[in-house]
Amino acid sequence: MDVDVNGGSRRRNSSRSSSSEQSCEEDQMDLRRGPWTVEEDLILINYIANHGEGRWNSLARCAGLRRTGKSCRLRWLNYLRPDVRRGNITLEEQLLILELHSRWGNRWSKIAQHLPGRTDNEIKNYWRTRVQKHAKQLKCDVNSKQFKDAMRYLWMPRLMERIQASASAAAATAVSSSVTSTMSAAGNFHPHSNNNNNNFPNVGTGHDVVLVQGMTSDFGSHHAQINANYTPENSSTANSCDSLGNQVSPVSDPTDYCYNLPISVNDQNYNFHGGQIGYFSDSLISPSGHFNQGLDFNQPMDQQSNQWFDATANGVVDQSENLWNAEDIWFLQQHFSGSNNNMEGGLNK
DNA sequence: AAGAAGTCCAACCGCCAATGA
DNA sequence: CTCATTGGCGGTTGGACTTCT
Repeated sequence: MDVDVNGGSRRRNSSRSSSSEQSCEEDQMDLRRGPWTVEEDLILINYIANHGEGRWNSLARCAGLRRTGKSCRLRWLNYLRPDVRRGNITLEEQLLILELHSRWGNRWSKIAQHLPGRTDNEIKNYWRTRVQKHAKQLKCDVNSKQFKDAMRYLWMPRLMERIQASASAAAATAVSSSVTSTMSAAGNFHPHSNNNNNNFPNVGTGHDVVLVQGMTSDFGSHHAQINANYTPENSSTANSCDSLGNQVSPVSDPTDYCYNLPISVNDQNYNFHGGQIGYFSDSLISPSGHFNQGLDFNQPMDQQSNQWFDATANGVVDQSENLWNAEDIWFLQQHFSGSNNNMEGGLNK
């Protein structure tokens, strides 16, 4: 019964059955589970194209699908919907996920609302596989303050750096190839455009979206992208953290930290307060790759460095996925082993 | 080459709030 | 008000796939 045509039983039969599904199962004794077939997909797509998304249980019945309404809904929302974005999570999206998760926690659907085309399931999977993996690398809990600090002061700045780097490269390419259709002569690119080079989706005109507004010339130009003049004193109160002197909005959330990336949520601007970049500049700028192995903070630093260098030398480092280099680990070790385990406190000296 | 271990993600589960009869 | 139904959400899992040994 629980066998799908793609081969193999995928899901166990559950002993549980909600009242709603029970009645449904009574109507349809042989409800299918497991992976959807192409035929089922087509049936669902065609039915919704002709009738719209009605009540899912009746939709499933009327369409002749031997699936629960829930299953149909999930399949449609997470996979078949035409505006579902597929492919890797971009750097901008990663940054956004980290930021929004720091605000809202595991509110996946809420976070997904700000990543057009991405589903809550996809974001949840991203978090569980990638982010938790990195927490594991650092041997700390993903919800711990240590890891959150690491995200704030290492990961997110690093993402920023890479976004800027790729934007610079894109701008250079654009200039060199005289491509100006979606980029201005100044080398800007436009996150609001469908044709933008950063692969960020068009977020449309809805009022409840996040616009990565800062990703204009700041990233693609010679300007300092991240405010190196950060001080704890100016971080929480200053209205502007823009090295260009652009006016940016006050920070409403004390957990924010200011990069040169103002972002708006619900039409409310806020900024990444990332200052501290000067403090991190060495580790952020230096290594061309980062280790890809779990490291023990109690392990001597030279051994960790060796691990990193070995990994780099062997060419096994996936730079797109690795966050912590040897210097990061050293830094984290200093702070994690400190009396207050508070990275920010250490930084504020 | 092959088995083990790790990673990714589609799909399901269980709970709960909203809705309507 | 009560109850059944539905939809939505976060958590979990199994299997395919990839990487490692």
